[in-house]
Order: sequence, then C-alpha cells, then structure tokens
Amino acid sequence: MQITLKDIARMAGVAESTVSRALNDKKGVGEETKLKILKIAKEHNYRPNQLARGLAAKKTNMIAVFLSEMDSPSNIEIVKHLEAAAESEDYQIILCNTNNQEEKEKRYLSLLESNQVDGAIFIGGKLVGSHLLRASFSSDNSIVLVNRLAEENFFTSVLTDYSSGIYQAVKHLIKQGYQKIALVSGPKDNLVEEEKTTGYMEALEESELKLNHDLIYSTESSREAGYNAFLKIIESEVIPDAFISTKELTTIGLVEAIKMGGYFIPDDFAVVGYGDNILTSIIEPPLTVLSEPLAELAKKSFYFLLKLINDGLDSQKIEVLNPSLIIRDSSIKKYN
Amino acid sequence: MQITLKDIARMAGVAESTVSRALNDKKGVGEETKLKILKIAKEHNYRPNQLARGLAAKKTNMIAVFLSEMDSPSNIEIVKHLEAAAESEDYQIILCNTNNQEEKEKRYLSLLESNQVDGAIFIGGKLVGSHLLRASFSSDNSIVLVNRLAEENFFTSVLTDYSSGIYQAVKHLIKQGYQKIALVSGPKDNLVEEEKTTGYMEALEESELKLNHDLIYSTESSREAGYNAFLKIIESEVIPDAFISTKELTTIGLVEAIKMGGYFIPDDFAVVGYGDNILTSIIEPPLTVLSEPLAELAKKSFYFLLKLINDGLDSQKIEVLNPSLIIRDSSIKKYN
DNA sequence: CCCACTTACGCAAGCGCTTGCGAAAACTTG
DNA sequence: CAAGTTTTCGCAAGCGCTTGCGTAAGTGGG
Repeated sequence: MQITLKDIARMAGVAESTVSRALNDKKGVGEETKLKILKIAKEHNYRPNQLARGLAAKKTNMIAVFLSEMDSPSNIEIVKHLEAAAESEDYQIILCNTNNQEEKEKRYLSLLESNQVDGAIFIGGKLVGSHLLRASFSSDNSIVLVNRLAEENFFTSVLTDYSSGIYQAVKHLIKQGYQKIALVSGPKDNLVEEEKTTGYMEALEESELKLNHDLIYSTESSREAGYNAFLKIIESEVIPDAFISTKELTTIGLVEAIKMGGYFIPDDFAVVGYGDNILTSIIEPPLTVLSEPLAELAKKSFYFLLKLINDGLDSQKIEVLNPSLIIRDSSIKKYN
Repeated sequence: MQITLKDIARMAGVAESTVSRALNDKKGVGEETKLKILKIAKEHNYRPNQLARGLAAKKTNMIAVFLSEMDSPSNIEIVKHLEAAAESEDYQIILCNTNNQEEKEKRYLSLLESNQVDGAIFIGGKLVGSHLLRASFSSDNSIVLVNRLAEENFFTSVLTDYSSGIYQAVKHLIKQGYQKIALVSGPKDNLVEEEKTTGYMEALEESELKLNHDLIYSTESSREAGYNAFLKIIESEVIPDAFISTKELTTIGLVEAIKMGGYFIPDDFAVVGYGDNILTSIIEPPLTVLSEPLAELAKKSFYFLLKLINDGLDSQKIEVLNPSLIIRDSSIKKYN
C-alpha cells in the first residue's frame, strides 16, 4: 500500500491538516514544522493521492483535450504544445479523440460533467455539438475552443483567421497570373469552412474575377477525398488553373491526383495547400501553404483555460491569430 | 452543483448503497428497485463522480500512455488505436509525452504511484528508466511495454521483431543486387536498436558479404539526423549502394540528403525506410519500408494491460509480432 | 505585567462513492 | 407451517485528502 498523509502525520507527530498545509505550501504552519514534514515526506517518497485530493478540493489538475481529427498533423502538433504547456503547469492531459463524431464527443463530455477534469480544450470539429457543449458549460465548466466556431460567441476561443488566409492565397495566385482558382474546402457543416469561402469570394470580387460555383468544392478531410475532388473538378465545364486546398490530407490527395493524371504542378495547375508540416514540404513540388501559428494557438488556449479555471467566467474572450502564406514552388508560375 | 448518489437515493427512497449497487449492476438489488433507480438516474442525467468512485474502489479506469516520441507517425498511430480500444472498454487515456527524457518519465511515473491511473503503456523509449519502472511496478502497478526492451524480461511486452525485419530488408536488397548496404539506426542507448543491428549482421553473414563497421551508423531520430547521417556516411572510405534506415523521420531526412546531393534513388542508392505511413508513400520515389502491425500492437498491448489490471501479475507475457517488408520503387534496381 | 492581537496547530466534518456485514423479508422444502 | 435458505436492502465505516473553526501559544505595546 501507498504511504498516506496520515502516515506522514504520525511520523512527524502532527495532525494531518498540518501536513496537508505544509505540503501545499499554505500559511498556518511554522517554518520548522514545515521543514520537518517536507523532509519526512521526501524520505518516504510520499505521493499525494490525486483522487482524494481532487475529491476534497474539487480540483483535479487534469484537462480534457477534444481532438476532432487525429490524422491531422497540425492537430497533433497543437496537442504536443498543449502537452508541454500543461506539463509545465503541472496539469495532465486526457486525450479525447472524437473523430468528428457527435456521439463520441457526448460520451467524453461526461468527463467534464462528472468533475473528472477541470476544463476542456476543443480542437477543431464541427458545429454540431455546440448546444451540448453549452449544456455542459452552464454546469460551470471551463471550456476553450480552438479553431472551432459556434453559433454564438459564447465560448472563449482562439481562432485562426482562415478568411484572411484564403484571401492572401487567392491574391497571391492572381498575382502569379492564375485566373481560374478552385477552392477545395472541408465539410460544410463546419463553420470555419464557411469562413474560408468568404475569404475566397472577397479576394475574387476585389480582383474583379468572376465567381464560378463549380470551382468551389467541399469535401471531407482525407487523402481519398482530395484525390476524388480533383477528378470531380476537372470534369466540370470550367477547368481551373489553380487549386487552394484547405485541409492537410485533402491537399496531399489532390496533389497525388494531379500527378497521377499526368499533369504538372505548377505548370498545369498551381496548388496552395494547407499546413506547414513535413508532408507539404517533402511532396514534390514543395507546396505553397497556409500556415497556422500552432504553438501560439496551443499556448494561448491553454492559458486561457487556466485563467477560466482559476478566475471563472469573467475572463471569457476571443483571440484571432493570423495564418501566413509560405510560398514554395507549387504556386510559382514558371513561364509567363 | 452536480447531482449525487445521495440525491438519487433520496428520490428513490432507498439507501445510497442500493443505488450504488444498482448503478454498477451488482447483485443484491431487486429487479424492480433497480429499474426504478436507473430510471431516476437517467431522468436526472446523473454522472457518477469518478474521483470519488476511484477513491473508494481503488480503480480509476484511466491508463497512462507514455509516448517517447510524438513526432513519429507510427507512435501516433498506435496511440490512435489505443484510444479506440480504451474508449470501447470505457477507459480514459492520459497522454504522457516523455520525449525520451528520463526526467519527464520520472515525473509522469508519479501518476502511477499516486494511484491516479490503473496502469500504463510505454511506447518505445530508451532503456534508461527501467529500474525506475521496476520500482513503480513493484508497488503493484500494471505496466505494458510496447517496442521497448528492458534488461530483463520483467514486464509484459509486445514487441516488433526488428531483427527479423532488418534481416528481411537486407536479404531483399542483396537479391536486388546491392552489395554494400548501410544501416542507419536509432540511438545506441536503446536496446531495440541493437536488435536491428543483429538482424543486419545475420543477413550479411548468411550471404557471405563482409561486414563493414563504417556502414553501421546510429543517430538520433529526426529529419536532420537523417540528413546528416547521409553526409557522414558518404565521407567514409567505402561508399554504400544501399541504405536501410530504421526510424521514420531519419528516413525522410536521409532521402532528402540523397536527393539534395544530386543522387538518384534507387539508381545511385537504394533506400529501405521505416514505417508504412503517408510520409514514406508520398516521397519520391515511394519508399520500400518495413511496416509494423500498429493496430495489432496497440490492441494487444491494451488488452494485456487490461488483463494485468484485472487479474494481476500472473498473466505476464511477451508477444512478438512480425514486421513486413513493403516493396516499392526505392529498392528496385532498374538496370541490371 | 496584562490585554489584545497574531500565529501555529489540532479537531472534525466532509468530498461522493463502495462494500462488508447484519437484519428483515421473501422464498424454499420436508 | 416451522426451520432453513436465499434475496433484498440499510447501516456505517472508510478511501485519502482539504478546510473552517476553535484553542493554545507566542508577540508586542502601554
């Protein structure tokens, strides 16, 4: 059996409460006593039982991280940074892979509801669950949304300005001389995808290019989906000369389809992909991509959550970060 | 405040103990009473407080997953499958990214020691911490090692037979007509890396090729390391005509270095990489790789752990799975 | 040197649940 | 129908910790 507070108390000849206070560095215990207690605790390699502590203090030092897609390198990267931040603040991360399924999200939500975690961070994901979230939230839980839009600005969120990102991408392509730019975005039931379309349309409008709805294609986020997207799009009446793809795996699939079709990038089609990760940099040609400040996204959201946990609701806010366009070979017109 | 067992008990007009038994489907409560209790619980959306439950029952339904490298797609894939298995058995996963640092591993080990988790799965990682592990283990914790070798066969483990994998790879290369095969493996302080060398040497010996120690290179696991490995190796006296690289990112870096040097794969150098993932399949040329049965690895280890948790030590065992060689362009000699 | 004030510590309740035990009630069976 | 057996359920202790409150000891000022 593990050594307990009581044991330490007995050894030190003091009350449990004193030991507890000493260990938690609270006031109300003399310097000398504290030192003695700490010494004994260390000697016996005492580990507080976090469950008991959580039960008594209503604080678990654990947060749930809801991951909409584990296949996305960006998401993984965010988790990595979250883990680092959490570790430095002595928090534990519970991984909740929801796979964009409302069902799974709901199941994991009970972690929040049963007070097993102090808060939760949602990375990406559809709109769907928002009302559920809200229900959990009202039972005074701390929640932060990362790159996830809800109907109302109810939650503390940190978002990437996808609209401006896509806007930049379109502008860049136009400048390079591309005229018929296709947009391949993620599922429609995700509000952030709508935003992307907004940025796309703004840029077109400003450049007085005509908007063609055949060139806007939305599909799920996977390699196959990207592959098929290309096949579908080139079937349409107007053949694009450039693609903007807003999901990581989709981008890869798209490029593969292009190459498989015997076309060349950027000669036949320019491609602007998404995510500055190893994938987009090793594929040939290296892809121009929209890149999010992932580390910042992670850090911001974690500390927002921390603030929510500690200070309560008053500190709710929304932060928008800008993506940047990393220009590589796939969108540089060679012969003009 | 959350609704509690006591509340349900009051509403149902029974004792807390009865509610507890009903909810946990234990015997000792009449069918009728049970139904009534369940109904009330559902109506009020009752969620048991897992902390209290854990404290009382000494069981948390959480396991820690120690991840030695979060950059490795294979590791992530394993985690993904673990998460799925855990979810199906109503377990939660706590993510512990150790980055191969003993310090971090030690810190996270206290999760085990403080009874916050029922067990732990270690994915990869160095030997270093084994004595620590053992210490934690002796305090009756359940531990399963995945692709991690300890000095003694003390822990329940599920391993990939790297030795045979590399053996296969070498044989394949020889068959293709390659004669001077270099091996780029991971850090030496990792026992599984030694195993790889074993397989390599066995295959060479059997084929009566001379072993050249300049062709065995061990380095850390990263893109840069792979890049540099190539540069170092071609500086040596004997220039290889093929590379076997045993780490995912290392493999990518190696290929990049080869291409950057103006060489062609497989004409100048054959490459056998590691990990059947998106990376190795999109790089050009597509890489012949050693592939582990990741899903199986994950599932096996999870259920081993479950057994350990439920039945105790007696069921300790070691399972070895075979990797397979996926042959693609990078190791097919074009002109012979 | 006494009173007010601060500081150090112990007491005990309580967090929400599980579980061993015993009593009462409901069944058996000869 | 009595005695034994089984089932159903409540009581209460306890998991290991935190925390409000009360008391004893220590401090300083008049």
